Amino acid sequence: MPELKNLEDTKPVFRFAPNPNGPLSFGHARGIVINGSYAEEHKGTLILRFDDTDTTVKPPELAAYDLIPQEVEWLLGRPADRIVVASDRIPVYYEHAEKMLRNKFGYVCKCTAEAFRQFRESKTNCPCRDKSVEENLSDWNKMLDGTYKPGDAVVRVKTDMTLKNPALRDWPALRMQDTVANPHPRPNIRSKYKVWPLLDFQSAVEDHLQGVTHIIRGKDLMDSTRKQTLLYEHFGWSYPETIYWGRVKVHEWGGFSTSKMRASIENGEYSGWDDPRLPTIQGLQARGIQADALRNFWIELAVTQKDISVPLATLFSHNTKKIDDDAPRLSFIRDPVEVEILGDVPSEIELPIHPNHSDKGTRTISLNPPNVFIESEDARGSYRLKEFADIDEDGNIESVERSDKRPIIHWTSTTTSEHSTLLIPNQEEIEYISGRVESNDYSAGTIVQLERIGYAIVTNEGFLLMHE
RNA sequence: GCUCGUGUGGUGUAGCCAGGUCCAUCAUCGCGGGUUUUCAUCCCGCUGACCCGGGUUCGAAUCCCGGCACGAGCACCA
Repeated sequence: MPELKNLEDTKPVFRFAPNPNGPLSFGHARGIVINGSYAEEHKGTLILRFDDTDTTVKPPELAAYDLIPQEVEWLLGRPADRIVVASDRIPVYYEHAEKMLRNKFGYVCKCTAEAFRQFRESKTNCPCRDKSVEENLSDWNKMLDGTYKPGDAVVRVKTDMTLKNPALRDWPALRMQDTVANPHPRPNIRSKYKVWPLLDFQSAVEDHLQGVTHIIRGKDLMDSTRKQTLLYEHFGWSYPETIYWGRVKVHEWGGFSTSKMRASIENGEYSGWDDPRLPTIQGLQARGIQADALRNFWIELAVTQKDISVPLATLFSHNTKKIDDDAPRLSFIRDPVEVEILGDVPSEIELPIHPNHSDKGTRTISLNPPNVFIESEDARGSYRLKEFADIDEDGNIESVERSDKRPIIHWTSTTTSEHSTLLIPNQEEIEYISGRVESNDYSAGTIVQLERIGYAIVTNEGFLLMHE
């Protein structure tokens, strides 16, 4: 990761600030990993902050308040150092809004959104801009007590209507929301407040109050930095060091959004947030992706402002490195064909659990009766049953030692195997392949390698193929 | 449209701020080979890139100008 600037005097403070409107996704992991790794590297602090100030467009979800900290802990291997919830801090934001009005760098604007858009485009001051402090405070109170309704009035930060960048012109800081129709999900908040800060204001004030020193976030928030810097100037604060990353697309996933996923889950396309096909933290967990691997993946992509598109193979490659040494080998026979082995067949045979780690012990396959299953694809000509014997097309043992270059295939015996199902999470649908798996007592969640197929995770239904 | 940002091999990434040591780093993918009784792991090797055009300079991936391409913001969302 790139070196940070402005690290001189104090321990740095970072923050990861999602909207708790659903479980975390793959993309959120970047914010957690990068901010968390920097915090760890510099013995700094990581704040997890819930920016839950919108009850209408992207309403928060109660369950996420408990789930997200767990997901952060899973990913980092340690919890966030501090959790801040914006909806607990509304009075603090009000204080700052009032200070803004009193010090004349903010005003209550009663123009409609459309009317203000005209002013913004024409670089014209809105008539509300020149109101007295008294008038602004009076209007502010009418916002607070509900005399005004959502849409009637907002608090704006006075910047300059002639600024080159239209996004920065007298930007809105607080607005009203109908929290009776759309109550906040947290039981102690519900309909308590009518006036709510917008992200740029809430985040800016909170960053200052929490002593955040470094903000690392998406470059879509570049204009936010500029807006917030203008606010900091008004307050006489200095803005944190800011670093941006560009947009990341995973080729196989394309564009998933929390709202899109929610809709797809609700209409039954996916089983839930933990569906292994979904790019959620839970989906990745279900798919056997290790926290370490995900961390390494994001650190390797680093923090650049380029918009990139990466293949899943990159993530899988990191994952393979993490799991291979621990993954017991197992035989899974797709579309099994039974073959009776003729000749001098031992009653049982021992196979290593892991070819590179003999200390992991052996597995025993019974060959009494001497019948085995092989994949129908492999059932042509002669072959070698791995770790056992060379067999001719009729099932006769030709040699116990490897005698030629015939293909080596995996197999299992009829006795030491049972029916099982292999689930393959393709993009569109989950493919179910039934077959015979070598008998084992691995519990759900264990990651194994199905020889010649790939890495899979044991589930209650059978095996879920992770990747090759 | 206006504003901001980014352009290094198939995909990511280092180098760019402080020009030469860069016939450009590392990883991944692909291909080939070795180890291995898995098409896994591990090891070795190969192919492959500085968006384009000017300029400054003895010298530019690095600095300047102009194009082009891509992305984001211009929400009473986060």
